[in-house]
Amino acid sequence: MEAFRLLSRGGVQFDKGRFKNDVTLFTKGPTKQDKGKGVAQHTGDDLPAELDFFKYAKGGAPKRKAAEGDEEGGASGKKRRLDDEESEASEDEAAEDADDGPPMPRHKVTAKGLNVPPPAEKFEDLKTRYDLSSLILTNLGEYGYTRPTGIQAHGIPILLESRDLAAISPTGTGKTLSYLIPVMAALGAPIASANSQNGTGVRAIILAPTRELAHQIHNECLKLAQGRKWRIVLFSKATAATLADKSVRDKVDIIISTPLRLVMSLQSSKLELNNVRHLILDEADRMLDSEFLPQVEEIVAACSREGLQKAVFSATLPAGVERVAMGMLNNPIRVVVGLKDTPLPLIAQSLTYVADDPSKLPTLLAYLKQPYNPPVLIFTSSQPRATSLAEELVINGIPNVDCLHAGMSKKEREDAVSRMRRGESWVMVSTEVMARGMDFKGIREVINYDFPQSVQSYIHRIGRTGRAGREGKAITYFTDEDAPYLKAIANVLLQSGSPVPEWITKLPKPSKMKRKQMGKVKRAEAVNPARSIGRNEAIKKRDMIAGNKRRKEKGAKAGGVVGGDKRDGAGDEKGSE
DNA sequence: AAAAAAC
Repeated sequence: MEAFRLLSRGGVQFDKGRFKNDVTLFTKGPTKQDKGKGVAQHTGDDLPAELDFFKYAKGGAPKRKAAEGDEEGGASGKKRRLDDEESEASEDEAAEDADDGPPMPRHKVTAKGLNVPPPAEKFEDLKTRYDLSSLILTNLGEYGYTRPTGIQAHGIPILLESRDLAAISPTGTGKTLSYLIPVMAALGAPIASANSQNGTGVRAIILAPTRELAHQIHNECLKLAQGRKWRIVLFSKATAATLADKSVRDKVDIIISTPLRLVMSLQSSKLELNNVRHLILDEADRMLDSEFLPQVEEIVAACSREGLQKAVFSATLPAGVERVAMGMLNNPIRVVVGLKDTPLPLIAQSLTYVADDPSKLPTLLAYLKQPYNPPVLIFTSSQPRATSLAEELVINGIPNVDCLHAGMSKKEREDAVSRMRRGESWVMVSTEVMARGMDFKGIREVINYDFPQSVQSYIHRIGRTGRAGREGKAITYFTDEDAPYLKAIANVLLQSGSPVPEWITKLPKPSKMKRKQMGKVKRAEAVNPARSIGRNEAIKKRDMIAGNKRRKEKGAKAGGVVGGDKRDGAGDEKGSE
């Protein structure tokens, strides 16, 4: 068993059957009743330890054991041991994930810049060196964060010394806490405490690309803030409205927001940022892409206070974007954990050839009708495709299917996230909205139903699994149309130790392939249905899927492309293969 | 290179 685990991590001896076996061991416990045909069930005793992505649903992370083996017995104790062994091979058992373990080897960390402060190996070091408040330390312990991860050890001292920072660290390695801890420490007392140093108005801004991620960061922030009367605002239409009163917004300490929401408040003069001392960009490469950049620049310009500290964080930072980031930062330190643009080795990645779009659904259905490890997260390339795929899965009898994309209402999105947090979703079909930052620790498998549009997207998508030192599995479907970008993704697999069929590695240069691809037809807006039998009674179930109604409205507005006639239109793509 | 997401 041990030998196998090592081999499989190296990615050489990997084979499907063995992996399945291994994963069964992981879900473990005396597997008895099989609630959901073909689905490897979580057993009762396995649930609390394994699925603490419930932490948000319960309003706080369950307290974790301080040392191996205490107060956990039987099957779950065994599971813990496996986890801990995993962590020896990697430092990615992130504090962000409220997990802890024995001292472990770390990813290589490189820090470049002038006068780089030494890393803090323990949270206690932050107290002795920087007088970090006991409250924050206590809260960290309270939520099971006992030892800094690589990015935390290096990043926190840098930020506490008021330096600008560009931090690159893999998915699930605790980036959120690397900026929350120093920002909260630097703010000291809540602004409402009438400390004259505080000035008036919000003192820290954290920007994230999606509502869901902003929400998650807000939750983390509340954990650290417990016991103090900080005003930490998750910016939304509603909260922005409550801040229309200047006397109210003058007492806010931290705002966590998506860029556009903040820009709108700025433009309607409902917000001043002249007291902001810390500005953090999470998912920095996304925040600095052409779509978000103008908004972010507007926010940066509005932060007029002298000595504004800026920091950017991401798991990926392409050279072009990095130049933009570095141009923004003042005498920055650049910290890279592990290898840039490389996913975690704990994620077993594979590529599956599906010929063309119509072949995808049958392939996925066959996969989901065999035993698999829920919850599984499926990525599609567009909102209509996410909705229609979820719909097709329900029609074909797959249990506990959910859907989440930005075309859904705020409430639908929130409900979908909480079902996910509670473990009620077995199959979550989504778009890029879920690709970055979301920390659902229970996710066992990621399936790229539609090929990712960039290496960055691929890395972030598959990074939703394999968190907290657990194993994860990532399957990527590719069609003939995806060939031009296949090699780039295949290289990512190879770099992180997953096997790739030899013929893929021998593909010609992408540029040649691209030329061949010229004139290809665009991907269908809806996924291709598997078959049209037995639909009528199944159609009733469709309303269970959030976003369905909306999709139709949108479809109608856009010219009915994805409406009820999509099945007749299924032939449209025939010419594209 | 292109969609999604931000409202």
